[in-house]
Amino acid sequence: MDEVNEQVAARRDKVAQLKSDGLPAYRNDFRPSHTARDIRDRHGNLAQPELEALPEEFALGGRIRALRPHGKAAFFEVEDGTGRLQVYARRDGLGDEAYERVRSLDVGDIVGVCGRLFRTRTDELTIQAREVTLLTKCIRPLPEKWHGLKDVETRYRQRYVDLMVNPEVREVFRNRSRVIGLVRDFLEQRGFLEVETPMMQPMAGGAAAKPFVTHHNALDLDLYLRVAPELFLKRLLVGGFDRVFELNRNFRNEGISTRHNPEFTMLEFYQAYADYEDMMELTEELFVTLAEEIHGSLRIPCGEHEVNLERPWQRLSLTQGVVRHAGAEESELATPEDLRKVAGKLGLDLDPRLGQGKLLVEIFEHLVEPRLIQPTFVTGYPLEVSPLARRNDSNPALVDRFELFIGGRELANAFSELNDPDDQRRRFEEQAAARRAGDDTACEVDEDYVRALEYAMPPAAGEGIGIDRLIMLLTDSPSIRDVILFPLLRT
RNA sequence: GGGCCGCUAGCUCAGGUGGUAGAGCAGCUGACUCUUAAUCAGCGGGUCCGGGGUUCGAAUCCCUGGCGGCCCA
Repeated sequence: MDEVNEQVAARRDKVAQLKSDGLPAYRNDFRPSHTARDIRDRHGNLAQPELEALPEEFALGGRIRALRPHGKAAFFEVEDGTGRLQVYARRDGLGDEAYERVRSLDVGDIVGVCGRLFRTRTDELTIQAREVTLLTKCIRPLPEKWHGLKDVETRYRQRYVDLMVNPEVREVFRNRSRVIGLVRDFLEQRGFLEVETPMMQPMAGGAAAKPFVTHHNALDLDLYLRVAPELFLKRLLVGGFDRVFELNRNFRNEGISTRHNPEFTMLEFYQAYADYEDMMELTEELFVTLAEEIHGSLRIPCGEHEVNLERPWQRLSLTQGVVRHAGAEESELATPEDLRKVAGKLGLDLDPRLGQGKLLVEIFEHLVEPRLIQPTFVTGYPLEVSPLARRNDSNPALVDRFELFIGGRELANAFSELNDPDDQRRRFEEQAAARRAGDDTACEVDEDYVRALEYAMPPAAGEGIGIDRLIMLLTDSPSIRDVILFPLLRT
């Protein structure tokens, strides 16, 4: 108990009173016949004489969201998972004792109501209560009816209250669920098989990120929560599943921001006999499908901007991006020394140990990424930042990879897959060396993965899409915490 | 980790230059049988985030800690 609040005390007193009267404050014997939406959909158009002629009663269960008592009659609003409906209770309809019980109800209580439908003078569809039953007492007062719950900390820490009183928050999470269902349908229609691979891995690979460590007691084995499922999904390509996807949680032991939560939902999919350009096509199709389903339009609001998802989307190389948006000359981007000079000129303070590729990516992330509002596939990624991607056939310093940016945020990362086991082993060894040199986001040599490639992985491409960021885009949410039900907070 | 901002009643918020804390909603009591942010009359409700300091006196000024937001790393 964290408080002695007069309002809580008053509600507890009511529970005690019920108990002493031999009535339950918590019961589970009520079964709704309809939802609020059912009732509105089926009878919302009927006028009073037609409603009066309806022979049946309606049983509605839900939470009291508003009370308007008037002496010997009372209106209240009952809300279930589908909407609200007004209820009208009269002393002469219920009897004195039952009416007194109705008058002792509080906003927040969960009730079952039975009665026939009618329209009020102001034409509102209403249940005329024949019976009102308290099903569950709400001990704590709800936030203010008009302003709702605004305090962001309470909204995240007590999401149940946020959801209860802020309908737009419920809408975001309904949309989240719809999007995830649509993504599954989209991939399954195209022959992708949904799979589940380990979240607890003996070695964290598949992305440059710091992992969480845990320990299996019986095996006395340190395990890592996965930073990506990539290396397992590609093993499945070796095994003969030519199109697979996984849509589930990843964990990265890094900072928290408006676009990062330590656990987040990632979609990864892999397709044999495809390359990264095929992934661009698929990505455009997917986003267009989602926008049409969720918004009914390809022009969607994004903060102060409007994003236009009409195909085809812009393609831009990393270098072009830096030239176009950061105001550098292409001739200034040739060597690490040049890049450091450019970074300095542009006001960036970068780690002096970074090599050519990482410098370019850093400059891009700081100066170009925030300006990519319209959907843009960025290509031309350096080999050194892409240890699992296939080398470009004409320029061996680059890989066949893109990242997708929309609304100034990275939404997806895709590449043609490296399937040469010897090249893969060398890349792993370079990673391992970087790791020994202090880069704790670099991975180690995954011997079994190399062995899998030695059995031949078909030529393929794969992609990861950050589902939380996708939901942010589709619901115009400025923070990742707005699309994660229970974001991580300090305790 | 750094910078800036915030934390006051259950909720939403006010509280120039330091003088012992207010409103609306919610609650309680009363009136009211078609209201819908119901209305009318009355009443109660505070660890001003915690700790320390300055001062005759601190929600207010200073220091320190906590939690959160935004930005940066």
